[in-house]
Amino acid sequence: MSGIEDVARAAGVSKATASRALTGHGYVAAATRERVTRVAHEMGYVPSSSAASLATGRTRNIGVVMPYLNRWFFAEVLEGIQEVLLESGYDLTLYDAKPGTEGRRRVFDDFLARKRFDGLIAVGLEPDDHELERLVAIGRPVVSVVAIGDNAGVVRLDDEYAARRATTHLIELGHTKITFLGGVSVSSGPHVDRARLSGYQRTMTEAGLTVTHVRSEVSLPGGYAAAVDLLGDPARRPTALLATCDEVAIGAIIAARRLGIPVPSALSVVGIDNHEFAEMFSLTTLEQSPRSQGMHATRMLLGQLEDPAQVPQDVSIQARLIVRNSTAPPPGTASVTVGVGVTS
Amino acid sequence: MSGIEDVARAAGVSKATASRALTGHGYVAAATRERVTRVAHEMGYVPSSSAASLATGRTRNIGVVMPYLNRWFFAEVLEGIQEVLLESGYDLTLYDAKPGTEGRRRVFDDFLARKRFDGLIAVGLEPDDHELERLVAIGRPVVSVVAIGDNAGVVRLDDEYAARRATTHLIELGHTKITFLGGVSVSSGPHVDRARLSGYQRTMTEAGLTVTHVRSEVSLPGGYAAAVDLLGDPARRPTALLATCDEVAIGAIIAARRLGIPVPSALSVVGIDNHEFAEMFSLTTLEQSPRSQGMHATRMLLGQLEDPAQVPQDVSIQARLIVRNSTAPPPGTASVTVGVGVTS
DNA sequence: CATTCTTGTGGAACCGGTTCCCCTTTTCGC
DNA sequence: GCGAAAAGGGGAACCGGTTCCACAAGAATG
Repeated sequence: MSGIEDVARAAGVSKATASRALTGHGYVAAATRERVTRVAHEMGYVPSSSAASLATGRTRNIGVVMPYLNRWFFAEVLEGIQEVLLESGYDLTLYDAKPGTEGRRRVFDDFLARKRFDGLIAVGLEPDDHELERLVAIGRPVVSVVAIGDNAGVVRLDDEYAARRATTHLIELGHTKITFLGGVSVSSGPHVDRARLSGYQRTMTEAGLTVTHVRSEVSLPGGYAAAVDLLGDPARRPTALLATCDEVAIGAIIAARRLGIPVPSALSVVGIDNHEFAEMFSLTTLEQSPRSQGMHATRMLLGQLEDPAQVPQDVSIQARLIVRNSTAPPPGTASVTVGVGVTS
Repeated sequence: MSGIEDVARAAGVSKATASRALTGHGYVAAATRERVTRVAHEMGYVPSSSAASLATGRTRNIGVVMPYLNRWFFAEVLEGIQEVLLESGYDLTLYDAKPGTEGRRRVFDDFLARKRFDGLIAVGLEPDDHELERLVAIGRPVVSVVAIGDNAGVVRLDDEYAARRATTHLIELGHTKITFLGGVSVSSGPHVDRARLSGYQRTMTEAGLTVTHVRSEVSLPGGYAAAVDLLGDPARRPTALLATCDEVAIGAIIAARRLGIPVPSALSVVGIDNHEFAEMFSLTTLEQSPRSQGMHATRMLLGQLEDPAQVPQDVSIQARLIVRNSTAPPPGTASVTVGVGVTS
């Protein structure tokens, strides 16, 4: 493998000049620069990134920490991040930090401490105090998608707003028996689900309606199981479901179909996400576009690396309501004309 | 940040000894080693990976190239890879190479050429000649999950076998009108789908049955759309479907339900994958366990890095048939006792 | 025309580790 | 008890870039 010294010799200049010509820093005569770059190209010269990192202290690499890789939301965010980094010439090092695993501990205690990146993107991490401390101790800029505490710029969906908007949509259609299908209590569990539940509760209370909340694992099969349970009992059955995310909502739709409950005429279902399967199930939902959240966070981080003075700003995204065919007025209502399509 | 020199001074030894004590290479007195490691720990010393890489030529990092991050198969493989790397203390740098994009070109021409890894894992890459050439030019060990050409160890599902096994299962149940639902022709498209189609075709021909093949986009909505089309026409409707993967199969099941065609009594459906949703849809399928494929490939690569003499061996996995409740004898057949559960 | 500023280039130090080579002290075999 | 081998440790070279500094030549300034 040829190094910069070989290139310099072949181009008849010193190592220093060759470096300046290739990096673009400092004074180099135009002719010299041209010659050096041509020779470097001919020799197939590729600079050693370890050497460059050692000398400059910059790695041109971004770390990404996330608890799941195989969930739709996370995979989408990751693709968004990757897309921006690819454009910018940055590498992406991935750290998988599944909650409660030994691997997660090692990620925080060993892997991240190595600082093989210029900045870090944390996605839906929900770190505990110790983890947060480690994150800060790294001393590199951190941006997060979905809340993380402080010390970081945050890009996230306004979950409370999304849930309020979804609930309002159902109330406007005339529903009064609306059940929230989700994973947690308001006081524990992932922040996302708590905020959504809370948005639902507040809107219901404001409208003078009764809050009902059914636990469900946050996944498609989880939504299915919980819905079979709930809908199987006609006494408990609501006329509308608000699911904490689209996967749960779709699980519920599948359950309803199996039980012979027509959607939306007998049961309305709303999700939050606009998952790739949402269209196929005609699911009314709030779009959260994780891909652009990932892109946004990445741009924010890169901006901060360019200019460290740049103060990280929190970005909160207001989801757009996408009305499809899983919501309708409750059964027994005089038919109301409802605009179908996208509204804000 | 304290460097190894600071540690050495604090421990009262030379840089060289400190390095030997910490890396475990060369002779160091037990007492000295203990003292150095203790001091290093107290100082919170973390070696600079760029410096170590520069000196040793090893990065302790593995590159992973894949065309999709958000598909079940790929995400699972990635998790498997990540798990093994985490245990082994290796970092993972991810390169997204979506077919036909400018980004993919840059990955092959620029990013990979930087060699920021000791070895590479290619997942379902289907590289063209130019790309394959670049891969070889890197001069680092490459292992692939799903075929890649040559110059590499390969871990993959025996796709032809899986399709044969699935077809045989349907034939044994008494089906004769079995349609293959998949993406491609035998001569073009991803190798995986071609092999599966070919396994189906051969088995059908050997049994003296007629081959019918319906195109479908390889995704859940794709399978749904193709199945609606096929099943909507009673004249064309088969008694069994073999889908190229579980997502397509599930799409077909959903379509059948919508059309009021009971599964499995009027229509049997078999998939290949054992997708996380398979159980929920009671889908009979062939398990391909992408997670362990990823783990396997990673172990193979790490083994090769430990001992370069170790010849990469191709591993072909024979899928296990998991019989659930989406397959049954065709309608109008005298009921046959069929073992439900897992068989090999 | 003398002085200062800008441009262009080379030499050498430096980033922070690892490892080769050499020297000293122990240990071991006979 | 002596020579050889093993164990332990220090100095310095080295990995391959980047950048500081010194210096020279040409351009701009007064």
